[in-house]
Amino acid sequence: MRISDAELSVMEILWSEPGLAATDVVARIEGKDWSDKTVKTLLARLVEKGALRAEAEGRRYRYHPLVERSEHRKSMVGRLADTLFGGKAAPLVAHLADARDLTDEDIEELEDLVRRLKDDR
Amino acid sequence: MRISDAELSVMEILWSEPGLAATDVVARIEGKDWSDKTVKTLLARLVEKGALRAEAEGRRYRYHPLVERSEHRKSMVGRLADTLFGGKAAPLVAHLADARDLTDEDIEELEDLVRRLKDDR
DNA sequence: GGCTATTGACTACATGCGTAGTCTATGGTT
DNA sequence: AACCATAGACTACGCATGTAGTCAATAGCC
Repeated sequence: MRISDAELSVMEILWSEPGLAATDVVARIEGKDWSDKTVKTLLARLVEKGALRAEAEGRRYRYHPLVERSEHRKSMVGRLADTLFGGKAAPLVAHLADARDLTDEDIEELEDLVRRLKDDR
Repeated sequence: MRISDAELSVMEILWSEPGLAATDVVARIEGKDWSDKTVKTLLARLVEKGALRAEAEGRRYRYHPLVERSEHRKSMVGRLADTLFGGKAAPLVAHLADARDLTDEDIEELEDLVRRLKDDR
């Protein structure tokens, strides 16, 4: 299952506020100049794909994510690692460092993370 | 400019051996059960997109990458960081750790990398 | 009770992508 | 010289995606 870029904007909204109706989702879209029809189409497609569940309430639906944000992120990152870096983590991170200048804070977080990874074994 | 999954397979071959002709690229494709036509189409599209340069040689072409592998990787990683993690590195890496069980070696490389990032400032 | 606004259902349509087929010219072989 | 294999050019076609329009039912207001 595959969530497209446009669909992702919708998912993000529902991940942070599950159970919204279509109109509410439309109202919360930012940055995109989308017609409500567009958002409805995206919702419909996401339901079709099994990424959302549409809970009927009167003459409308409330939408709930069926895939977790974290799962989705994980699978995206994993896919990228596989297609571009033969599944190896370090080169990916190296390119990341190159792509987005890391702040001191980022680096500290990375340090912590690596420490935890080590301890965790 | 956007390199698709199928196109990437072709790019990888030309990144490792720039200057190949179509037939050679076809010969080097692994894992995909593609007709030579398919590969030719991909080559043509990549030239159109400006990802490859086609150098005429007699009645055929030799293909050379115009985008660097490293640049491409960087932009892909950057895009992922942006779309999924608000540009933040650490959560991306955390999900990576979760998605692909890191080997001891991976973790060591990460350690080195972080050390270098720190020193580098 | 009738009209209107709203909701979902269905349809649309261009572009990109994965995958390939046909057509044409031409270089090499006999 | 005739022929065949091959290279590239152009065409095809179904599915996903981004983006939206039309239609029909219905809930609520006057």
